[in-house]
This record gives sequence, C-alpha cells and structure tokens, in this order.
Amino acid sequence: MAAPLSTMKFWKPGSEAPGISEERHVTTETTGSPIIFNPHTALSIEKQRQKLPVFKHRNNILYLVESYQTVIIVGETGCGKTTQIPQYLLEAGWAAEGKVIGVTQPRRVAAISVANRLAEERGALLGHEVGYTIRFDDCSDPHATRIKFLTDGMLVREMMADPLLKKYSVLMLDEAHERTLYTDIAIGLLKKVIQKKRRDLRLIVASATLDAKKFQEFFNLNETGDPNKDTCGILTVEGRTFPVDVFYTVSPVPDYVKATVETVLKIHETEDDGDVLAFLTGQEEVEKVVSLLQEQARALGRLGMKKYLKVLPMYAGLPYTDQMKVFERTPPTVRKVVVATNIAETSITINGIVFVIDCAFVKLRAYNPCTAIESLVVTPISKASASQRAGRGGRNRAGKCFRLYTEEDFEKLPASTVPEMQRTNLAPVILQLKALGIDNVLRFSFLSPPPAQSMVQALELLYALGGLDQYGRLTDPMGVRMAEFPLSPMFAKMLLESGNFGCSKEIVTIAAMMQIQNIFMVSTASTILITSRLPLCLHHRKFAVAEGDHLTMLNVYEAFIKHQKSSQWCQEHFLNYKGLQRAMTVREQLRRLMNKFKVPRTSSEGDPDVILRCIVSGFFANAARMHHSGSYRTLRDDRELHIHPNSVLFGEKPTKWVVFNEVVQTSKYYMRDVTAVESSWLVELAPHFYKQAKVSRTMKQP
DNA sequence: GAGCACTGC
Repeated sequence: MAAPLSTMKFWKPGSEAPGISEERHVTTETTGSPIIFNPHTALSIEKQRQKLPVFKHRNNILYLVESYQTVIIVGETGCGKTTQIPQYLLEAGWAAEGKVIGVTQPRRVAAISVANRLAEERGALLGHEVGYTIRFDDCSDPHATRIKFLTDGMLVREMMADPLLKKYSVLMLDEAHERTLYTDIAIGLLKKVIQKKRRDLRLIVASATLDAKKFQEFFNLNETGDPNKDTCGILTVEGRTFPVDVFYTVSPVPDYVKATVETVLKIHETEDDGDVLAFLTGQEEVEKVVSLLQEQARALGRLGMKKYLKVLPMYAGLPYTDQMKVFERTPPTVRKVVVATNIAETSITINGIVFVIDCAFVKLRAYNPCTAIESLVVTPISKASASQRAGRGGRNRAGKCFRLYTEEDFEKLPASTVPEMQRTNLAPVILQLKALGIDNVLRFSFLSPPPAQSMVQALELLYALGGLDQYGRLTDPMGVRMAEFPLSPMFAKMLLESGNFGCSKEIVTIAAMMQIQNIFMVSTASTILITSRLPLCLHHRKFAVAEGDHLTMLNVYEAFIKHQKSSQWCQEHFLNYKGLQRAMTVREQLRRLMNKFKVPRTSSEGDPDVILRCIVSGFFANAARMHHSGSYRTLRDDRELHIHPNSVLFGEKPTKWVVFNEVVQTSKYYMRDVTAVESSWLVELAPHFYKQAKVSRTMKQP
C-alpha cells in the first residue's frame, strides 16, 4: 500500500523492563464533593490497598524509617508508593501531636491529582486530613492536614519562613530521579537540616534504580566505616506494569521525521489494535509529521482501509482545547496516533497507548556560563529517558516500542540526563540560597555541583543588581526583598525600583504578562480557516507599539481589562484567555508583595519613557546596540544577536539600542521580549555595570 | 531577516 514501508526494518534483541516513573495523569476530573463510604466499599478499598506491590513492604518501610534518618525507596511504576507510604506513616503515628507528613512533587498537576486520589481513598474531604499546597492554590488546613502534597518549589519557599520545617515529621521527595532544579535545591538544604538541626526529621527519597546509589551515598552521614552506623537505608519495590517489547532499526535512519511517518504506517498496517505515541523534539517536527500522516490517512481511506487513523499533535504551546483532544477516547474502528514533544514523557499520561515510537532526541536547555546565554539544543536522550518513553506503551497492556536507532547507538547514550542544576542560569538559585542563610554558596552540598563559572556569573549579576554586596552578602533590604519575589532577579529589581520611577502600576502588569507564554495564540490551521482570512500576525499587530514588546504586553492587558476580561473578546483577537487569566493572578500576587515592601502605587499617566527607564534599571545587563552590519551586538562582549521573529520589533525599522529579557539560541542567537531604549539611560542607570570587570575581581566570598 | 523542549516559585 504505502511504498516506503519496506525501508523501515526493525529487530527485537530481547524484552526490556519498561518505565520507571510513578503514575501520573492529566485529567479534567475533579472530586470537589466528599465521597461517603459505607462499610462495604470501605472494605473493598482496603482490599485494593493490600493488592498494591508496596503493601508487602509495609512493615519493612516502617522499620527502615524508624531505624534510618533517610530512606531511599526505589519504587517502580505502579507500585503505589506515592499514595500508600504516607498512609502507612500516618497509621504508625508519624502525624501525631500536630505533625505533618509532607510529600513533594515536581509538578503542580501531580500534587493536585495525587492529593485528590488519596483523599478519595480515605473517604475524606480534600483540604482537611489530606491536602495540597501549590503556588496560588493552598488547599490545606494548618490544623487538620496530616498528609500534605506540595510542589518541591513550594517546599523551598516554605523553608524561607521556617528553615527547620518544624511542622513536618517526615518528608518524602517523590520523583527525585527527575532531578528538577527545585528537587536538587531541596535535597541540598534538607541534608543540612537533618544533619545539623533536626535529627528527628525523617526523609524518604523516592527514586529510580539508576540514581539510588548516588542518593544513598549523598545522604549517608556515617563516616565511621561501620555499616551498622549507616544513617541511610535503601529498599526496592517492584512495579506493576506490562512488558514492553523493544525493537531497534537494523541500520541508522537518516531522517527520523520521515522514519516516524513510515513507522506509524507500518504499525497501522501490520499490528493489532492499540494507539500510537511518537516522540519528536519540537512543534515544527510534530506539525510536519501530523500533516504528512493526515495526508496518508486520507489516501488509506480512499483505498478502503477498514481502520481509520486519527492523528493528533501534542505540545505545550498548543491551545488548551486542542491539547484535551488527545485524552478523548476513540471508537474501536479508529486508531489514535499522538505525535508529541517530550511533554508526553513525564508531564502527561495518555491512556490506551500500546505502541511507542522514539526518535532518540530531545530539545534541552543548555547554559553557557561564559556568555551567560541560554540555548535550546537538540540533544540525544539518555538511556533512562529511552526507558521512560518505552514504558509509556505498557500501562494498560503489553506494548511495543520502536526505536528509530540501532541497538549499538542505544548503548552509546549516556545513562542519565544532565541535571537541570548544571545547565541553567544560577542567579535565581544563588539568590534563594543566600536568602535561606547559605552564606558560602560555593561550599553548599549540591548533589551535582554546577560549573564554578556559572556561579561566578550569577554572583556578578546579583552584585550588579544590588542584591549582593561586594562581599557576596545578601543586601538588606534590596537583596532580601528580591529573593521573596517568585521571579528572576532582574524582574524583581525592576519591580522594586518601579515606585521610584513613578510607574509601579504599569510595571507590575508588564512583569506579570512576561511570565505567560503564548499570549498571542499560535496559528493552528483549523482556527485560521474558520474564523478569519487575515494572517494571525495582523490581528496581533493591532496591539503593537513602536517601543517594543513590553509596552505591547501592557496594551494587551489593559485592553483585556477594558473589555471586561471577556473570553469572547480574546477569541476574536486570537489572545490566550487562560493565559490572560493567569496573568491576572500573577499580577495580584506581585501586587501583594509590592504592598508588603511599601513600593508606592504610581502611574506613568501615559508617559512611556519612565516605564522604559524602569525596565532598564532591571535589565541593563541585557543590552544590545545596532551594528553597522545590520544585526545587533551585545554591549558586554560584542556577540551577534537578532530580534526574535515573535517580537513586535521584528521586521520593523531597527532602533539603535535595545534591552531584552532573554536570548534563545536556535539557528541564531535571538533576543526575546525586546524594547527600544536610549543609550544615555544605560549609562545613567547602570554606570557600575559596564565597568564591572574591575569591580568583580575584587568581589570576595566571606 | 524567519521561528519556543518542559517545569516551578
């Protein structure tokens, strides 16, 4: 039927154990009302709990938590650790005397959904005995809540108010193998806490097999060499998933986009029922595969193929309603094919996936500590990632994973992904650590220490912003206040200065809007055809102003408020309604912090210059000037930069001087969120910075 | 002149 099928040759070297991650769902279901159980259902719930693999280890887990200060639990997918272990601890009395059992999750949805599930299992009203705390949403009761789920970022925030975490008796760090930035910060902080000040606090680190040893060595405080004095125990709980057969290509594929299309068609032609999930690196690849497959699907329909293909894209930038389509059930005559970015590796779980196609690549953030520039780079995945992707096919029944690379190439992949801590701009991390009383950040016990050069960059920037003094100490009040903002230090500085510039009202809106991605809707083919003949960019140009993206965002927000925050109005102007609602929430939180620090409420009353000057006071380090070659150059190190095509300044008559929020490197270095400024403002507002080379050499660590 | 992986406070 489809000619190129024959080119895809796979073989199966033997079966491989599937995924490693705990169960996670994105669903729209919410259980707002309490469920009252009768004794009969209560019994069956109890029986279900006993059937989970983790139940066999109940007494052993409790014994380990009694005996060791830290316990590493290697819990495979579906073992039930996230919901059961907190209950075992509760039943054993760990939440007595008002103490709380805390469980962290890297993502907000996971914290909410798992809290929901547990409350339901216990027949309790969410927010009482079982609760959760995430930014903007505290569904817990300071007196009644015994088991609390929270994001790991939230735990770090809580430590700013209560460094010893006095209310907790046990903390369980779930999904620690993901090594997100905040998990790693929490791990470093908690080691110090349990070692120095809270010998009674128990720590459970839930991780995948691969990292268990590393965690154990990190948390073992025993230096005597006598294993009887170890302070860290370890336990493995087998999972409950179905086997996934892994197939490799016989020879390397030259083009994984094409190979993905061919493999989907091969599966459709030769395999039994079951939906397909294909991993690619970005929006562009996803859309290309989707359109190629849709074309093929129509051709197959004309040839009278009984079974239909329903092809759906999935990536974070996709409008919410389109995202929800991948969770819809399909009739038996239809095979669903989800073409996704890495969002489907951990963040979302789609039921019914049997076949997985893995291209071996992912787009990852990288940070260059010498230039202070972050970039997005297509990188080969790790073995752990490959295993996680394969496991997406074994959740409901036995699955198959087609890897678009040879077994030989698989063996060359790194064991695990470089932790985020080692590939990010550290300025926000350092500021937080300083605020938490870590004076010598260079000697902080990082599970994986970041490059020293990244630390130096971060210290220099924080010094230039006035958050640290020349000895690297947090300044009071500026540094202390900056650390309280849930934003990068540059934004915090801009906000704190805005009262003095006379434009705090406008700046708080701008800062909030800049936290939202995709305020302007992405162009999905369907929306354009139905609703308008104009290209999307023309709709968005209505809000654009010559000064640049910051004031354009202010315009959008003010227009949204003027039109009574109407979703209808957003739709007409292709604006992201959910995003704008979120901007309102963020704005409110920032406003509260501004009030707390007594930043005067002032308005520029239509004068753009004061706003622009205020932006410069925070973002002076990100300045560029027009070079005679026609492109921009950074002021600091004369590096070539370009205006990002999504900027309102793209395609406009260039201005001589600009500041920007960030640089993203793809095919070129692109400045995102760009605003035109006067060079005299830079000199006036940051005279110290452009002579900084001398100053930074004198900076010392106490 | 041409393009944003994914989280989180």
